[in-house]
Amino acid sequence: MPIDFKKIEKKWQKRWEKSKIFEANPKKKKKFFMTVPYPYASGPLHVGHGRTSTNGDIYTRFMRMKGLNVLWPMAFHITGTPVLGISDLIRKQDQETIQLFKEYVSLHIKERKKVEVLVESFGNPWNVANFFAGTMISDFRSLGFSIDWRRKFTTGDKEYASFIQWQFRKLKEKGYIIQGAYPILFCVNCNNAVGEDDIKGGDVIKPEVGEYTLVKFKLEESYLPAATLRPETIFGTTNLWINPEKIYVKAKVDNEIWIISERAAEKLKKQGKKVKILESFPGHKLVGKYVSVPTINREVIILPADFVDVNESSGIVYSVPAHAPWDWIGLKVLKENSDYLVKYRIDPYIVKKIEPISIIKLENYGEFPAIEECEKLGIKNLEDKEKIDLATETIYKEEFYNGILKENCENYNGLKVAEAKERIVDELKNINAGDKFYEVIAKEKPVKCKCNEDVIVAVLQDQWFIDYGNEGWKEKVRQHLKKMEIVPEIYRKQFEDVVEWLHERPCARKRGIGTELPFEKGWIIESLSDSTIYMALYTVIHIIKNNEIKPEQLKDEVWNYIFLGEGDSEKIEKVSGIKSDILKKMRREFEYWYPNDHRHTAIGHISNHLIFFIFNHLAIFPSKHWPRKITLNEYVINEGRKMSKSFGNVIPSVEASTKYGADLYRLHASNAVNLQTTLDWREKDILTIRKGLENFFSLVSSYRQKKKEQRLDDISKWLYSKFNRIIDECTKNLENFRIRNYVQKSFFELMSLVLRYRKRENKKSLEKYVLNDIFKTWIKLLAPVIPHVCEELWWLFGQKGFVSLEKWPKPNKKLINKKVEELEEILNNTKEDLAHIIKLAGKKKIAYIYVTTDKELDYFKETLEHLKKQFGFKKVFVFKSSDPKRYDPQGKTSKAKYGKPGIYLE
RNA sequence: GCAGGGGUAGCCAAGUCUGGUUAAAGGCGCAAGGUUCAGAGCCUUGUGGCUUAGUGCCUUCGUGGGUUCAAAUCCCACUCCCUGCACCA
Repeated sequence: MPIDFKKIEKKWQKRWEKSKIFEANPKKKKKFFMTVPYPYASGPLHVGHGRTSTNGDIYTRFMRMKGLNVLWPMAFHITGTPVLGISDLIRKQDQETIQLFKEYVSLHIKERKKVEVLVESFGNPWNVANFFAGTMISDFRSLGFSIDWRRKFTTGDKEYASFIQWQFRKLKEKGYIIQGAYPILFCVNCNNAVGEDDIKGGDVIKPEVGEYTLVKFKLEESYLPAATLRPETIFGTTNLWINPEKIYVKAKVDNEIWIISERAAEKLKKQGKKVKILESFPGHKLVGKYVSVPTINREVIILPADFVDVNESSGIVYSVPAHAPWDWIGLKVLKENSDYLVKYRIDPYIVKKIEPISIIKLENYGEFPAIEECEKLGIKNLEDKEKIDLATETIYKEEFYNGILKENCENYNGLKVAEAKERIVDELKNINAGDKFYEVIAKEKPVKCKCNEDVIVAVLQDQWFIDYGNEGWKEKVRQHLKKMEIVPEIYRKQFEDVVEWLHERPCARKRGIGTELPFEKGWIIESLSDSTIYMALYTVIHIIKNNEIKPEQLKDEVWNYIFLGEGDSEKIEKVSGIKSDILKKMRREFEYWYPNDHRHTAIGHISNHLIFFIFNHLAIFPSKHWPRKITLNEYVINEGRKMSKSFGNVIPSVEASTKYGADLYRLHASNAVNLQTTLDWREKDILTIRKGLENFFSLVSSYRQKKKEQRLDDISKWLYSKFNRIIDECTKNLENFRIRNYVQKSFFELMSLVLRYRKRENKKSLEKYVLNDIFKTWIKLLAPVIPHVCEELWWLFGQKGFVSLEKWPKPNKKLINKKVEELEEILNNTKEDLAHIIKLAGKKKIAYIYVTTDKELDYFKETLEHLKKQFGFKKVFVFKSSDPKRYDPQGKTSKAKYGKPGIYLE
């Protein structure tokens, strides 16, 4: 008869909830404050969240049983932009999204009509967020997590906004909030920043912001700025390229006159330049004129080129045929095309005279790497675009890493390209011949916004940042990180590296849902910046809500008092209207629970959330309230494939708990692999474990009757010894957050030991007594990982109360008996040998076993019957090798060759 | 490109820090035997090669070198895979 685990689970989940055993309040006891980051509520909880939370829950339950006062709260993250994207798609009737969300909603709502109404309401992003924030609670509950739900909130709550604004004012006070220029992808039509979700095919082409150097070539009183990624090549400039048939403008840019393409003028405006267009004209008006190359003051001619794209950068290109394949092919083609030149009134002789200028020495290449590479690839003309791009990429890489600048590069002679580059940019800037230009970089161009406008790069002049580059702050983090526990240790290096490369992070945006920036209207605090110290809020949020404190009462003085102990509660009562004793109560509760002792999450959070979590705690709180420990686990993938919405293979956790049951899920999620290994979710594996769980349940429940105490025989002593050893090992494994090792020992290893014992023990009454006794402790040992099954068994064993609240078993070291374990090992080896010999030599009737010590002799004598039965011997004799009578115990078996320790068969 | 992690028998996965007890845990798969009307399930055994009355030898832990009496484990180089690189939670 199959065991109805689901029924058992529901039953205990209800009882836990009803008896409020996981609701934690300050007590005289030692506290333990565990957190797992709140999930983002844009869909149902999935098995990946489940894995992380299961690990957290196992540890939390362990600590609770160890006698600590444990708090594990949970909340929901709803601020940010992803829900906006979902709402947009639903409003636009995107069928795929609607279908997906109908499926998600159906996980909790069965009526079709209701589902449809709900999904339609998702046109409003708040509805998406609030719906999933609600259902996630039941998702969590159905996996049996021991969470204190009184303290739940969402990041969209008014109280939360007040708290976050307080945090940001604090950061600003300390000088950690700065404002400055910041380049972003931008759509002129939407007049807004565009993220991956706003760009056509954004998830595939992954556009980035590229920073080019503008090299300004002087032409009379004006400048022609050419954009380049390779400013070091200016020494090899032979000419400029201008598209003769496209429109260029003369414009006042800040205080200078620039000549650029029409499109470039627009972009520069968005990139923070003051641009006033003075006149426009076709490019051929410039052709034939001479400009001066900065730093070397060489005069070079402006030549016409149809391949110049005026939508790209400034629309002006300087030509370095020795090192740039496009320039070389352009020049080559032009030399062969006098008609074209004549059309633009250029003397073909002048162009014929232009020769590439080699400026970079490159091993394995001759004087002109670009020419060589073009010849190697068989590039004939400008139509071979792909090949020219490929050649460009090759040469760029080779020269950047291996190229050395030649003597015609003035002060840069002998320098590596990689080194020279920055110095040249500096020099150009110093002599007012250099500037910056941002351009979109992507595999496919142009990059289009979903509104069909080309995406450009704009520079926000007044972007707000959190200044994680602040050296003093960083140093504090470095020092504290050394004191923090990171488990598994292999991830520590990554934390350290992130601290180093982290710099200013934009912390507010102009759209999305969330908390408004307190210092400037129209900015919403971004969702990774609004979730760094919120664990503090857990300690008091239930008091705020229960006492019906209004969000507007939560003034800075209140937060300062609760979290920093500043001010006087009586005075703050007057300012806020919150009763002094409630303020005191909140302060006490915060002081009791803080710091956050342990935070567990998935590794993806290291480079952002977790590091921000550390930074912000160090900025806001005194050192006694800084985080202590972070543990991590890898992700979950589904049958070898990454889980993602676009593959449609995300497994909601409710699906897992409904299909397999919570305990089975927990057992598998914690046992399948180590923390630092990706868990491949394969149905086959789970079904295998199911059998084990069922066996465990029926085995243990069949020994529920308590029996009278009896004297132990050796094999029982052996089981007690092994059992206590395992308790000890499990405790150590859990203390060190080696969850998998704990599960393997406590569940699988013990299971096989118990089965072995049952085969070996002949006295049924003793077996019943021993197993009843051991199982009662075993249930406690397994309660953290499979709590529902254990509660049920605990109850079946006639025990009162919840096993979840029992004391964690202590190993009885006196019962750990090495001798008896060794003897059992010898016996076991003997059995293996016997089996092997019998297999090779055929069945025999009599076995002679010679042992060395009295202890062994006794032990084997006890097991004679067992051996006889197992191998079908008529007789089994055990002798001590040194016993003079060994040859002839019954007057028949004396043989000279026998007697050495070992086994002999007849 | 930069940074971090990893490559272990048919598959998944321990072991690597602290070198020898490791032909290398455990699981899956496969094979044989048992239980069974049959299947499922469960139990036992086997699962690199050769060999043997419980043994011994050879080859093996991405590839190639090195250190050592001894290397899956330490060092170097190469190679392949995964993750992160910021406005995306």
